[in-house]
Amino acid sequence: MDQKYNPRKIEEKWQNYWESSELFKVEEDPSREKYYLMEMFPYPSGKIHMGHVRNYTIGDVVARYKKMQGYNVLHPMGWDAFGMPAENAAIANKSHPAKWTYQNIDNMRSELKRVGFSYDWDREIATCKPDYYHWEQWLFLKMHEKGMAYRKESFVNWCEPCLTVLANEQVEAGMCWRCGKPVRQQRLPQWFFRITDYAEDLLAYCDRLPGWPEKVITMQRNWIGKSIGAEIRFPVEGTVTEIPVFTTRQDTVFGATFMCLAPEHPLVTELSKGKQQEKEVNQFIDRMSLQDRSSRAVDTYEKEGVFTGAYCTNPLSGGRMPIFTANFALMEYGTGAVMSVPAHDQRDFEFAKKYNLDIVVVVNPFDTQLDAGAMTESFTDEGVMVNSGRFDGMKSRDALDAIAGYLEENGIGKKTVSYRLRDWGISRQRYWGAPIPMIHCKTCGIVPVPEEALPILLPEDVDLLDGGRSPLPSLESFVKTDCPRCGDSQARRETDTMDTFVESSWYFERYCSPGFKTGMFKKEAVDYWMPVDQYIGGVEHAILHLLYSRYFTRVLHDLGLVKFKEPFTRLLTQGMVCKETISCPEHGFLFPEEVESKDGGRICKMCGATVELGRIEKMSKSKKNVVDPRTLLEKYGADITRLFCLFAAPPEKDLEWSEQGVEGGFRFINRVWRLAREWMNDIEDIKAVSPFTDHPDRLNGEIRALYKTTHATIKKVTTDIEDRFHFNTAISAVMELVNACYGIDGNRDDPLEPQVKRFTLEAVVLLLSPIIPHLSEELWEAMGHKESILLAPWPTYREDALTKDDLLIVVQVNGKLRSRFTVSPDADEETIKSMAMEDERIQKFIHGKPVKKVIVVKEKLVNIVI
RNA sequence: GCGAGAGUGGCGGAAUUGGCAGACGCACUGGACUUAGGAUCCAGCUCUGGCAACAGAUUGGGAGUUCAAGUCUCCCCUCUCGCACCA
Repeated sequence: MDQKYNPRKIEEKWQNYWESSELFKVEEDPSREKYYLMEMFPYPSGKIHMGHVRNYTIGDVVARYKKMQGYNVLHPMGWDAFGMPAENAAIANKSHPAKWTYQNIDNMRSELKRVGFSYDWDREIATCKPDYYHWEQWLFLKMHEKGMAYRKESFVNWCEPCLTVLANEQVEAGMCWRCGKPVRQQRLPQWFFRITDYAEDLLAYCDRLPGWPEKVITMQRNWIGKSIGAEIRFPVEGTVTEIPVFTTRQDTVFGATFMCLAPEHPLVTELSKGKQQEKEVNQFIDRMSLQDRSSRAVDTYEKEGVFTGAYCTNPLSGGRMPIFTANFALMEYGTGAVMSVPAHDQRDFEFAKKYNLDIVVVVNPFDTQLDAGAMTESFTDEGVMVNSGRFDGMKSRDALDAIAGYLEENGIGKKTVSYRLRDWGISRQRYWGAPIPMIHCKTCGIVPVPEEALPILLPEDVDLLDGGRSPLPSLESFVKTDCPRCGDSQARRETDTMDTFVESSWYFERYCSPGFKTGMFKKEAVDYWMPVDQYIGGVEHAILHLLYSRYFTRVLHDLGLVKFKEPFTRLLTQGMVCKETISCPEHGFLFPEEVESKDGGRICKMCGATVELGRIEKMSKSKKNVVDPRTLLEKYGADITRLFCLFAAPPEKDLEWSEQGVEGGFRFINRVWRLAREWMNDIEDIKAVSPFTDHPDRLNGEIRALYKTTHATIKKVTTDIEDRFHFNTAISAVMELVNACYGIDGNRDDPLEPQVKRFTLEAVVLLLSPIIPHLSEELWEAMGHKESILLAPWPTYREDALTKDDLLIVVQVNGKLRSRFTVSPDADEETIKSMAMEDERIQKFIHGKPVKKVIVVKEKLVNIVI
């Protein structure tokens, strides 16, 4: 063993060993229990960042731990390789997205290997490869057959800078999730997946995912957004047209005094046609379509609308309702039409006030009566029905059902459930994605590509166009094809590509049999490995990726391809990696190397101004607070990098970067190294003996205590990893054990001492091995073991070694700690009680006062109440 | 506005079921070893008072339940995240 801990040498040695020994290679083995552990695969952006290191370190600890526990562990890695950055980078560098992507993959793979992760690299997949997207196209055809994939023209989210359409889930507060620019509504023909068919099932199973964080479940529930209400039809005056409306407040129908249609609603132009309002209405529609969604979504945004010139009739009250088009009515929710009840809806109230529309109270609070003219805000609580004909006097809550029933009986409406979730728009007008396997034929319409013709290869010999517009529509060799149905040679291929979230919705199944040539996956492999037992990744995918994956799994289930509905049994969302930001009033955010110390303060090197220490924020290039994992690996090595990521915070919390924290990890690892060296090189006899594993009663003195502490530590570390993934407390428990080892004076006359020391040292190394695997392998080997530590079983503890030799009893008087003493574990309550009462310090507090009550908690404390 | 989560020393964080608040680590202070120390070892380290023994206070604030509350209940404050005109 070297005098000094040399991470570079050790880490290279063991990484080579792991690679050549194929220790992480796994196959299905029905005789063994499987454990499928997966982390979210990265987009191959070029190099790994601290977020990846943290995510994958957490996963690696669990994978190694489970492997040592005897599970058959599947731990794969791959690349989410399609997507816009590759295209943009290729345009900028006059290169090709494929070249850029594969180079990045090569680089990131070697960086991941440098951290020592236990992946089965034979299962690596890249979603941009034809053998991957081939099966995605195949599934698309199956979904198309079932009506699950369809094309329709509709208003979609268009991002101008990205020159493509976005799914609803990819629009954040009206902005593009990728470039942050406003998204516009545009009418385009698009391909959709009918995820709304599964809205109810996806929602129902939210209650059956106990291994998921509550936060993620809640976000999914809200996203699906189920509302129970009624659809009511309002006849348009002087026509046969009826306007269907969705409402959750059918109890207030009698108070509906006007109607609001979304500007995109087809009836708006129809109703205003030829009327004097026509011009104004059309201007309004134009203005709204240009208005981006971000400003439409702002809270303070004023409600506005235009009268269409048409009226409809309230089917219950018989009242005449002017029809407006209003900016707050959303085409994509419900039916795109709102029955406005100003007295009982704040939005409608504001609109009515602005345009001087009728306000009719139909629900009074239980204790007072409302005066419509005097109201300053709407009344939205429950109350008593008024002005509602036969429903007067009823509680509004009961009227919900009564009115819904009445509507149904009279053919005016029906009970309905509405979801916020909309179908998943998957068309993208970009090049670097999987082609949609469809053909447009003049005579036959839209025709699917025959299965045998798959995969439809994304042509690689293309010149990318400035601005990012896809080269596919103008690439005749790609577009021009024969219609599979009528043979017409003028048929044209679909040139839209699929959203990259399609690839990530089934990659976990592909990992089970990555090279499978005749289908998406080998059935037996998926039956054995799936579902994923533990999935780990960032919370930013709480809706997008995780909801799509749940949906896809249901589609596969209903196609009879898999036996389960939920892909991920347990989910861990790890926190972000953060670091302090530094900014200069003149130059904005600064890198740490752009700052120098002067007179106790810190100044900007460029202008000399005093810098401001900003908030602690998620590491990002723009905030200049990133730490490159490569410099860490270079300076400290993989084990210390891993140790820091795990020790500084529990995995679900944000991790704050601290250089000193890394130094602390470095010190600890050196302490372990020195302990092993001292015990093995200086006390040669521990090498020669086998570990002591017998009953602690054979031991005495400090060795007995150390032995017991070791067993307690094994238990603590095991439960911390197993139950809670609290690696930080697991590590601190081992630190305590190591500190205890340093406290051993040594007694060369005790023949059992070397054996106990060996047991403890082995336990330290075994317990740390999932966390700092390189060092552990090295020490394990130094202790004379011939096989990898990964093949050693996880240490177990003896129950009989967990008992304490003596118990500390604390004594309280009136709940305040006043004294403490130790007692043997077999002392009974009476003994403990009298010992407490006779305690000198306690006597001082009781001081002759009458004792009202004495509480004795076994093995813990005595509380004397006076 | 709605929903979720969080608030504990100078800092990151422990305290799994109501039972010694502050484990472990960082930073800091003193000492040892040393040519040197940004290595290592030993000791101290919540706050207030006190040389000390000791006493008092203390888990965002306020009430309550209990022999006993960081932990349970209610009210309030602050922060973070998610959704946001959803009819």
